[in-house]
Amino acid sequence: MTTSRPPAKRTPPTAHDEYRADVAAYVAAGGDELVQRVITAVHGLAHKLDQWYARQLADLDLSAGEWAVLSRLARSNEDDALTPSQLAEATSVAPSSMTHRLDRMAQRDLIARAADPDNRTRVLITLTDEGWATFKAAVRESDMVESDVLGPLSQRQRQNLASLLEVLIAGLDEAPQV
Amino acid sequence: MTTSRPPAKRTPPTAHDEYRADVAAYVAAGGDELVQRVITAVHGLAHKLDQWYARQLADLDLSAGEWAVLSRLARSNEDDALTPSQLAEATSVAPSSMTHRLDRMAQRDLIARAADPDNRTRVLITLTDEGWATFKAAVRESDMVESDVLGPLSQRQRQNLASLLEVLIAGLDEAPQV
DNA sequence: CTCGAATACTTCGATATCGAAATCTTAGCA
DNA sequence: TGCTAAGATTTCGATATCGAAGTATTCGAG
Repeated sequence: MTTSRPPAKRTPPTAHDEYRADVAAYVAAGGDELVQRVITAVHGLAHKLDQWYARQLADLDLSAGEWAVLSRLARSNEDDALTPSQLAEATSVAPSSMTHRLDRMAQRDLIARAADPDNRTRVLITLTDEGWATFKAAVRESDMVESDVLGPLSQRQRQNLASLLEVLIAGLDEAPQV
Repeated sequence: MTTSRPPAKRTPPTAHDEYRADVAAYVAAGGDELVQRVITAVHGLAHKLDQWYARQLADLDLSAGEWAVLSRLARSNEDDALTPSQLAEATSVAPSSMTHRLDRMAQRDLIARAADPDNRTRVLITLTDEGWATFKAAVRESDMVESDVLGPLSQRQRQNLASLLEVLIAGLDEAPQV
């Protein structure tokens, strides 16, 4: 009964409906159809996944930004630590925001600050044991959701999809954009 | 060479490097490799596109959130208008945030508020001519970036990619998640 | 060795977002 | 009709983020 009369309330539009409507609007506004189908689908998937992550991460009392920090640290903690600036750059946030985010994470003992012995203007951030455990827990939970999303595709199709996407990822480097 | 010393500064890691490092970390933490390749690539692409959009939209003095409102309105303005709540839901933001966002957009004459004649608790939001023009300008600019990103793929590959992604989008509706 | 520019992080003031409470309107039931 | 519950928007207080300015350290030229 929101706007039109008959059974308006009874069909909360599906993700697929939304997707097609978006594509139609972009094409009507002058976008290339095939391009818009691919791009809109990528965004739609990413957005839906982000919503699910947010819910999963809430169980661990993590925001998306905190998860990004954990994730970035987890993949380079082996030998060299990262600085707040590098983390800010990697997670697309202002350096000043990273200061506060790290404050909170340090308080919860997820990460540790340490002075760089070679350069005292730098601060090195490392994952604590607690941070590592939290990272792994989050990956395990997320992998379940992600596997569900890919459920409709066969192994062969997944392989095919991964290959196509990887071509695009590689292409991002070629064109340093504008 | 990502971590060793000699020419460390001279190789700002490429998007592809980052992608592979991320996948490796997730797999090491227990994720399925093929799943992580697809999901990480989707996120990487979406994130990179978002960065470019942000820059393009800045030319039009639009934030990502404002663009989302414009975009959502543009694809349903034909017959029925939307309420602030619906826009909040559609753009993943709290209703109270939408109030302020609409305030700003109305002040810039991008959208207009109107009382719903049928139900005075509701407010209907419509796109002004200015709002429409801004929407179309943004689509035109974005389409250029997006076409560049898809540049490395043939028409046939794009078709293939779109089909695979659409299977996943359709699948989102089947599993109403958790 | 000393000075000035560059680098890295933090502090500060302003703005955007959130969740909860407040206000107003509509819908259902006696 | 009158009353209560539900719905929609806005207001309010708290928190997160941003850009700019501030502080401390390092590097390089003279």
